[in-house]
Amino acid sequence: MSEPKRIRIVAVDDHEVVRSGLRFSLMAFDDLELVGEAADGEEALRVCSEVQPDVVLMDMMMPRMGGAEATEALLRNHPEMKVIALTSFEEGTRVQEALQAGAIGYLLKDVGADELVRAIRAAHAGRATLSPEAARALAKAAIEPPELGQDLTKREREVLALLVEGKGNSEIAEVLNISHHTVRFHVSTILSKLNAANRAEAAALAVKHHLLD
Amino acid sequence: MSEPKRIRIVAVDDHEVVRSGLRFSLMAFDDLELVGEAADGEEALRVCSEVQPDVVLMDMMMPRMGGAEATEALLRNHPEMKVIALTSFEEGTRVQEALQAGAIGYLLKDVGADELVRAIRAAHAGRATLSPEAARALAKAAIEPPELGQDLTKREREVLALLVEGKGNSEIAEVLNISHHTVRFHVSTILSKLNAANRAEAAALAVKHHLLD
DNA sequence: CGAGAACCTAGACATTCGTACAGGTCGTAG
DNA sequence: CTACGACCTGTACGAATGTCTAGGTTCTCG
Repeated sequence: MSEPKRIRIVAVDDHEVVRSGLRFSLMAFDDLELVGEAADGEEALRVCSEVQPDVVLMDMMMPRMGGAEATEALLRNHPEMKVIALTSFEEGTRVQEALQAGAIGYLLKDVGADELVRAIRAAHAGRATLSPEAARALAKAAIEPPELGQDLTKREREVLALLVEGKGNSEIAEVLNISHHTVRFHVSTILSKLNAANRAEAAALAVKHHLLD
Repeated sequence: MSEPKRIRIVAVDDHEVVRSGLRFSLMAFDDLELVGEAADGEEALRVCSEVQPDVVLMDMMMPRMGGAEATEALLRNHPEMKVIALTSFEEGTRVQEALQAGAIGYLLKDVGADELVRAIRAAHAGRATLSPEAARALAKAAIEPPELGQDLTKREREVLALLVEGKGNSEIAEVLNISHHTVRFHVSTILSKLNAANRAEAAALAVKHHLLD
């Protein structure tokens, strides 16, 4: 054993090509050691439990279990691990999701190896790293929008989802096992919360702003 | 000079991490040589003109100039080059776009190095390679495709656009300077063409399928 | 020229929507 | 405990919606 403290890293990404890139990029640095890889969130949990890394590089867009969910689950069991979100796009919502899940860093995949390594060392030391794009997106998200539709209740979302599918009030009532009067009440509330003139606009807004899933 | 004919490759991707992955993955094969990299479509055109590669690995989702557009432009000037589309997701439309642009292969980024190399050699020999997912998506697209909403007339699209904004029939009538009876007629036609139960679903479908600009 | 497509208009009808008002239960945070 | 928010039910009423039928114009293409 040469150095007493190499930073142990796990790379999580569903794309083999990306994992290769990380693998070889990190190889050039003596103080870093890639000790595991995973292709989705579930696998990440298994691998991390086993190899106990210091830092986890986590892709956000993955099948099965998404990056945010995986990060949250991982940190619940291993609060000492540092997660850096690595992603392709700089949507404001994604950034917030990741940080809220407990990621200490957020980088775009177009970072160079050196910058990535800096972020890894920083994370290991407990310092956060945000890519400029992510920081900008975060700032923008913090300023402008009460983010349309964030104040919808769970029930209202259910109603909205059915509404988007073209269901009428009575159909919605049937599916949810409630009175059609109640449905109308919910729809009315939804319209005012979304500032929509009618259900057509509400449906359009729901899709446009990804209010469902 | 060892072998007379190494396959000359250019990698195009906006993510540095991915390019590293490709760079190191290809390094292990004697008959392959990575002779250039580019981070977007425009750069790809420049680089390829300069280094004259045999095969181009082209990401489809890039800023400035998308992969499909770049592929088309590239092949117009260099019809002898073989382009393999490399992408993150298997949307049917993307696959069609890529192939229509002239790509000879379509792979997901989760392919392993060996599979990638097989595809490169195949492309160089003029043989196509489709990932199973891509092939499936293509087949599905070929079967289903009346491509929802393609048969809408110009007027119907105008009506639909206003409908999405939450306008009522009379409002739409006013904007378009036609009778509200006519609007209702158009809406009725739209609903049947989109197979929607009501204007709410029609609005949702319009947004979901990008039926408007 | 004739056929067809796209577009427009209109009346009648049942249905659905959206709102306003007036209450009720339930669980939880103060 | 009390207040509050989310959720539920109901009545009543005017307005909007969707379908039907039955025409009309304008333009293009064979």
